[in-house]
Parts: sequence; C-alpha cells; structure tokens
Amino acid sequence: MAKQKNYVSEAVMRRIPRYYRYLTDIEKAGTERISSRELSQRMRLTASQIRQDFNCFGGFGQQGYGYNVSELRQELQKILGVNTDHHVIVIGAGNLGQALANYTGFKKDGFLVNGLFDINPRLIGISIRGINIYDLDDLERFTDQNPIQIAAICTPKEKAQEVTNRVVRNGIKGIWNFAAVDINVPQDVVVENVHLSDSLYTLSFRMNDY
Amino acid sequence: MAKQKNYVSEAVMRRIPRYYRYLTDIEKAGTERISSRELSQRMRLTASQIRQDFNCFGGFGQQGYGYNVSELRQELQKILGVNTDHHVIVIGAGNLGQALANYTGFKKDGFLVNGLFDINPRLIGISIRGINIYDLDDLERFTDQNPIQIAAICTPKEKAQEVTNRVVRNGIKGIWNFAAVDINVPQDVVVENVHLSDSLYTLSFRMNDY
DNA sequence: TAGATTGTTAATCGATTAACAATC
DNA sequence: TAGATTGTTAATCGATTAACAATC
Repeated sequence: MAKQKNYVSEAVMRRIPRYYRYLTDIEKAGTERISSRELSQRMRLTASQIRQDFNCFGGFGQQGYGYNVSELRQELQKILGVNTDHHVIVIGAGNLGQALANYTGFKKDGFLVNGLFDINPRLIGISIRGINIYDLDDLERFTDQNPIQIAAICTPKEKAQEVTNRVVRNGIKGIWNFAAVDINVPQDVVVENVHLSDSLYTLSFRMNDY
Repeated sequence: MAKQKNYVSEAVMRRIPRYYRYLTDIEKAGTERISSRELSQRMRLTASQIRQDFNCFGGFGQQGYGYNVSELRQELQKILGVNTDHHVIVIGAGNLGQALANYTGFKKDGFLVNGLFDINPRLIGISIRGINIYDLDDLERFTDQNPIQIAAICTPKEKAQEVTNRVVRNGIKGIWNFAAVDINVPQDVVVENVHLSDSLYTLSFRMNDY
C-alpha cells in the first residue's frame, strides 16, 4: 500500500525514532492496533501531525481502523534502516568510548561495535566486553579488512576532524560525533552530532529563566 | 545596552550553545571583534539569522563595528547560566554514569558531579575520580544535605521515571535524561533528553537513502 | 564625512493544524 | 449500512531571509 516517498524534512526525521520507540513499547504491551488520535494522546502530538508524518512515507493506515501496530513498527524499522546490522568502530577509547563499547543496548538494534582505537599504549591491546582496543595506527588496515559503516568519534576535539578525514578516506559514510566541534565531511557522508556540553548548556539555560 | 528580553523560541535556544562554543574558540584565537557576516560564514548560517537570534536578548552589537567577541561571549555565558556552578548527581553508576563522572570537560563549565548513586552492592562505596558511589537508598538524605540542582538519569529505562520522581520530590529542578524513555515532570522542572539510540537511528536513517 | 554593519520591519518560506471527502 | 478514521487539501502559524533606515 506504501505510496511514493516524499521529501522528509528535518523536523519529521527527528520524530521518527520516537515513533519507533513508542510503537515498540506498544507492541510489547500487546496492543494490535492504534489510531492517530490515541497515539497523539500518548506522545503529546496532534493526530494531524502524526498522519502527516507517516504520509511522507506512504499510507500505512486504514480508514475506520487506524494503524496495525506491528506492521507500522516494521515499516518504521525499515525506514530507519535498523532492520539490518551496522558495523561500528569507536575512535578514542576513553571513558565515553569505553561506555559506548560496553553498552549492550545498541546490539539489540543491530549496531555492533567491532573495535576501539586509541593512541594510549596503556589501552592498546586490552579488550572491553570482547572488543579489542587497537593502535590508531592500525585504523586504515582495520577498515580495509572489515566492512565498517559507522565511526563514533570520541577523541578530544582537537583530533576529531583529523580522524574523521582518515575514516572518510577509507570509505566510512556515517560519523557519530561526540567531540565538541562541528566537523566537515563530503556530501555523501552523514554526521550525527551528540554534543553533550551543548545539551548541558541548554538544560542550564532553561533552568535559568527563559 | 541590552534591551528587553523577548520570547526565545526552541529553534533559537538550540543555537545558543553553538554560538557560545564558536565565540569561545574565536576569543581563544585572539580575535577581538566579529561581524554577523563573518560569523555567518564560519557557522554556515545567514547573517540575518544571527542578528535576529542575538536580538532576542537585546542588542550586543554596534553599527559599523560588529560585535565585541569577549563581551558577546560573556553575555551568552550569562544567558546560558554557565557563569555560575551547577551541582550534579548521577543516578546509575554503570558505564555511562561513570563516564559522565569521569569526564573532566564538564568541570570547566562549572558542572560539578557531587555523587553517583546505584543499587549494585559491588559499586556502592567505591569512588570515581574522588566522587563516591552511594547507595540509592541514601538519595534523599544526600539531596537534603547537599545543594544539588541537576540529576543525570543513567538508570535502565524501567527505573527512570521512578528515580526522577524521587529527586523532583526533593527539590531538584533539572533532569538530564539518558534513559530511552520520555519522562514526565511538573511544570517547574526542566528535562533535557540525550537519547543516544534515537541519535543512532537518525544516523542510520540518513545513511539509508532519504 | 564615508563606509560598514547593526537592529528591526516586511516578505517569504516551511511546518503545523484544521477540515473534510474518501473509504474501510 | 453507520461509525470511525485515514489521507490529503486548505488555512494558519511560526521561523527564516531580505531589505533598509539608523547610527557608529
């Protein structure tokens, strides 16, 4: 039933993961179908917006019935591309890098950490949950020999652009950037930023007064 | 020179930390003044938008001159509320919680982690960079005896709402939520979400095709 | 003064909401 | 069939961009 794909705005895109999260929960709770109105009440959106959002990707619903939860969840899963595995390397094996490698939650969504990289000789050679920490010098060799799609950048901000350039040169198309800088990449590479300090600033700002 | 405060939209608010970050860098590099046009080129925004954004808070610039970098940076610092210290507790001393406690970068912005809390007997009693891990049962006592403004929620998602309720009951007004759920709080409490899985989904989505 | 650049108003663009015919 | 709810078009609202008078 899915029709033609429309342009997906930034605003819509940012809501998709949240829809997916809710629908996963709802399905687990055993609910078979849901209307845009019911979903809107749970998620504190308008029903109109939900229908508009879903219709960017084609009609998943049925008049008079609503949406089949399981079917819709699977559609969103496909749209997000989390129906297949992604292979990830983490560059920078400090606290944050190790935390990402340790976090088992990503695995169930198919994000598999295949290796960590660092320049600290004390870290090189050890392993975290069975994931080895390699010498950063081996980065190119590793990415040549293993099919890696995503690099998580957990280096100090001074090194972020440089290591990004290196992995991009070796064909990686997705950068998950935790360094507090905006990094530049070619058009065909995607950067998703997690600026923790920006997030804290925002929290502080909103606690402040405005 | 700062005029009346205007309403600050979500969109504007999300850009302020980035302005602050850039101006900090520019000041460090020794630049004394900058025009909206120069800044727009660096940040890939329009000069118009930058001027509109700053004018939500009053006029910081001077016709024919531009903006004084140091002054503007300080204004943004005040607006963000990061000119004073914030006391933080981290609930959930797993990988992520420990990484946050370990991360020294927050300290320089005045975000001071005063304690970690967990239910795991193996963790309770040890300390991370001089920050103790306490029994979650001691949460109320601790927040009564220490002036804490922010709680970082790093528990499994099933426990997130519950521990949030507990800290909110004890007067904490800022929640930095790392659990993959949307939590509910009273109107006077601020929640800032860091949904890492949503962020990964978004990355995957954009690598996919759209 | 002349040149530069702001602060601010007006125009445009895009996103959200409302409304309703189509249809299950 | 009657009731419910979608998909989609139109109306509204808000955010971004353009333009320019004010002024340093």
